[in-house]
Amino acid sequence: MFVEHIIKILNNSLLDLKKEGLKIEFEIDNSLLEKPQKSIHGDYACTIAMKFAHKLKLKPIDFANSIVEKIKDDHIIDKVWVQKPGFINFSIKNTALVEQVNKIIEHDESFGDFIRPSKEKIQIEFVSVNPTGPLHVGHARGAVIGSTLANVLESAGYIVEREYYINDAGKQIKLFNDSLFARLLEILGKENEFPEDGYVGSYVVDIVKEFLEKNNHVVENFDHENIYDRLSEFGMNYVLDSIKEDMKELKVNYDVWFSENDLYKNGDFNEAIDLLKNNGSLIDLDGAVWFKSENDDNHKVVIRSNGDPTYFASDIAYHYNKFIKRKFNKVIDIWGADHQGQIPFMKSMIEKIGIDKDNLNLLIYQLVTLKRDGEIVRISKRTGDLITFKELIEDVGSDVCRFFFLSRASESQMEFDIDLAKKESEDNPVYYIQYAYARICGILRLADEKGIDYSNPDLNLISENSELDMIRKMITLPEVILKISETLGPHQLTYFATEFANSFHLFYQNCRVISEEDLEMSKSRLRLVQAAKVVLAKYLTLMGLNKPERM
RNA sequence: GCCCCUGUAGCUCAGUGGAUAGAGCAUCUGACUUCUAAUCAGAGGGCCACAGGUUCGAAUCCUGUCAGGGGUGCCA
Repeated sequence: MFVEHIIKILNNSLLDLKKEGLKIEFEIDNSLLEKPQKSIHGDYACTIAMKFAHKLKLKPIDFANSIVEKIKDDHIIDKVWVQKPGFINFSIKNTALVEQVNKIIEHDESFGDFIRPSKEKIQIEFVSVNPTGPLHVGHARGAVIGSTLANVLESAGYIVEREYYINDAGKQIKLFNDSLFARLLEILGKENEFPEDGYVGSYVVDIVKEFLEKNNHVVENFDHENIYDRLSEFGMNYVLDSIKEDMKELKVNYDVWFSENDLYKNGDFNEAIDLLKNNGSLIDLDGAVWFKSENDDNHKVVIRSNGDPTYFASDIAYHYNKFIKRKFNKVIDIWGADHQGQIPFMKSMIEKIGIDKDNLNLLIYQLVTLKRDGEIVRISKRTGDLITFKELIEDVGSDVCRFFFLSRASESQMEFDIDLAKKESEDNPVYYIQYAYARICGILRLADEKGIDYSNPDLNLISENSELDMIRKMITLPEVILKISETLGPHQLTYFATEFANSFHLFYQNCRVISEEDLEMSKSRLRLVQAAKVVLAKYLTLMGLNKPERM
């Protein structure tokens, strides 16, 4: 890649200056090389002169000039020049750019992928909603961020495992089961008491009705305990199936569905608690067991005075399992902002089980507020007032939905206006990108019909600005993947993909690809279009979007 | 009270120390006898919430203020 090449050239230059007596104790790396916003500033720019000139008691511009003087002619660099405060600007030779077209096509689907010898294992856990009801639109955000980030990390060379944590233990699920049972008794005309704060959504009744349909005989041999357990199991599976179905619709795949209950069955819970007990991280207070805070009295309950473990207790066992048992090098948990208060406890707990806290990344996304008929809708699963995931996907489609959630940074709060989303789904920017893809397919289809062989054309015929600019955009894909894998900000994909689509549409406007008059040029441009298809396909795949061949 | 996130064009949002702050939508002007006009070109539109500070250089980092959202120990 050009970046590495330029860094090498610059470091060689520094080495020469060092030999001449300059006291240089630094090297140039990625962070000192940037892409200028304006093309008049070249393809790459180095800022080292401005950052380090003062250490050598030189003016930035003089230091920059002395670096540039040492740079020799090169097969990739077209021009090097120094500008204003001390930027060192580089432009790439057209011949070098054009060569990239073949490389992209050779890599095909793997273009942009990195190979990491370290084989780091990353687990990414997202959504993980209580299986007590259908997913709503807010959950779609976490699903889209998580699944896309997983795709990018995989491309960046990590071994990635996508996981859904099923909270099938604890208070909420008990409450849900109680709600189910109360509804069952109600339907059967038996005496019942609906639990306080129970789940009143109509889907609860639907589940019970379906349970009754499939288990006609329960009425005859009514055995309280037995029926309660069977109904609970039925309810859980019912909800889980609907979650799985929703995820499939939104193109979200999981490798593992992990049950919270297993942590208690397989001994992880006891092991983790023992570990913390033994190293003095837990204290007894008021009959409960607490995770000790080191700085203040802000301790956190792990085991309630009635003996029940809290959700945090499960989280301790769960992360013990992730790091110690399953040996993930890094773990990314994607949480809604309503859980953000847990971060300090999680970080501190990770250290206590003997893991570097930087290996746990808690990615928080701000909550989605819903708007319908111009009014903010409060979403609550318990009261049943919700707009479901399913409803949303049926209305606007998975592509629009994914793109919408993906195009905002996770730390920005968003207002989801249902009416607006439905109305504007037709001129959603996602179609801009897909349309470019469809156009590419159209061109290649025509070339095939005409029987044109463009497998080995003269790429040096490519010389128009819109052609070369498109290549420049193509080769940024690996940089984009690397950047996102570092910043964990998958929203960047939408912007770079749009920018690339724009460069294609511009090219399309300016350059006729298939023309009877100039067959050689046609072949070169077809090859270019083929490379564009590879890049666009990669963007669409990473984002989990469809690749329509016609629109 | 304390902690976290946010405040950038009329609207929705990018821009995690670089050059004249960008995109989509909306508004206005121009381009279809075409490999798909779901496109392209151009115009207008900004005290980057406010006030200080850090440095060659700040929308970006630090401090304070204001505004919106979230959290705040036996819920998850």
